[in-house]
Amino acid sequence: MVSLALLTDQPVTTADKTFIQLRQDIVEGVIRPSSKLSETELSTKYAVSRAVIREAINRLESCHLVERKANVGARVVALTQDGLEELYQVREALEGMAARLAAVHMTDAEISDLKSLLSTHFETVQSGETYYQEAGDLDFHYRIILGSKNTQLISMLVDSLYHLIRMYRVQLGMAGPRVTTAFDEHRHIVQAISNRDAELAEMLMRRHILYTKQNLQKTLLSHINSQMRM
Amino acid sequence: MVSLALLTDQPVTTADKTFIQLRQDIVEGVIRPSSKLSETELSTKYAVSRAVIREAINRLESCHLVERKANVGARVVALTQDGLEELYQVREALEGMAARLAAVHMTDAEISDLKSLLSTHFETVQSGETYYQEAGDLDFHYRIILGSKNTQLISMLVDSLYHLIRMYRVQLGMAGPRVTTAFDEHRHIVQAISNRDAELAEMLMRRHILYTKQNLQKTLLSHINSQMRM
DNA sequence: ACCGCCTATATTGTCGACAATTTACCAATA
DNA sequence: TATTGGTAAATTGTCGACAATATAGGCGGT
Repeated sequence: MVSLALLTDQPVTTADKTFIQLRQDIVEGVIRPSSKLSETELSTKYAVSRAVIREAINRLESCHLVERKANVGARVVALTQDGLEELYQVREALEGMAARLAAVHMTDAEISDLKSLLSTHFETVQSGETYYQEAGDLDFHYRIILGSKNTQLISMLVDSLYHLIRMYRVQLGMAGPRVTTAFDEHRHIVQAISNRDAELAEMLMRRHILYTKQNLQKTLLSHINSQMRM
Repeated sequence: MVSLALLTDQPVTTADKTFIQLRQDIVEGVIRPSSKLSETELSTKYAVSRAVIREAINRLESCHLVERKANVGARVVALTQDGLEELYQVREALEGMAARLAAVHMTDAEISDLKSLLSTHFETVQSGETYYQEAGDLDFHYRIILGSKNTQLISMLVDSLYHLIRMYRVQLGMAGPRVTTAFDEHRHIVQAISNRDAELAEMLMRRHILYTKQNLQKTLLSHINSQMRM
């Protein structure tokens, strides 16, 4: 199976590595939401100069993972219901569009690959591993996004939106009962793309993401409630 | 009339100013498309340190105005037909969505302001000033974008997409005969928003942007042709 | 006791110098 | 002549130090 390394061209400079490391730590919650990012502290912790930390933080700001104020500093974004709602509204529109374009622009070979990826997932699901959700689901969505062949769209989804999406998913501990039903949704989307039915592909993708949003919203709600009790 | 200063919170650091200056020079073509950005050269030209130039270039990369390669440097993006097509496909989807959300979320006061802005434009058009296109049109679109009340969407359109859109428009010397018909389109969009007809608002906005794209594509084509002859 | 001001501290912003990498040029050889 | 190898120049990447700004704490006044 082709890994995600196709997308993230490997880092060359130390600023690249630091950025990727920081990004991972934020997405996985090692660096907590809403916490402050001290440049000096991070530079000692990651054993690099403040200049590379600054560049890394700048890039984190581009993915909407941190917010910055001049002469004050940067904070990790908070995970809120409003934020989730806004994020998924945009995701639905953009990824729906990606599915529509993919139905037109993906090559037969790419569609064939997508189908075999789906079979792999099917076996994974049957064997009962929840591993599916994290890597497998992303791989599926990435292929359709890339299949749109629109670089602006790809950049927006992959560079600006998806890291934040992953942050919500990872920190809310997504595993849950949605796995099998999500698999069926994926299957129908691939079928629509294979039939070159652009309109249907968009509609199914939008609905799929809508379901995902509702699932996340419920989880976030109970997440916040459990925090309130403590 | 409220100016665009509402959006672009004024710069505080020299990096802010340098970024805005560079951005303007790129959008207006003072720095040519596809030209290389030498850090040392720019630092002497704008009389600032290389560090602030680097930060400015990083931000320019975030707006998709320059492309960067590690250990090589940054180049201003090229203006191509494919790029225009991709850009406007995304713009149509996002700004259509903005119009739909604006029909739901704009306050009556904001809609009232929008209507009065439209009357101002009407007078401007009647007096025969082509000034309308550049500032006035942007103001109109910005208000609807902000009216969506979705910060992710606003950020994507304002920070990531619009500078590139302006670059195409400015450098293709948009003035043209589309002014009056565009005004009518604006009027209908406002009417739909005022009626809280979200579906119609989206449809009209998408069509409006589609027309704009076709207009730009024609201009770009003749633009490229005239360059070929030289 | 509370409010405002002022100083001290910590943090971010900016700078110039050095290191690492790429690019251009030139020479040597097949 | 084309190609390959190496060296030199130029450019980007990284660093530590200094300047400017914001924050926190204490002091004095009311």
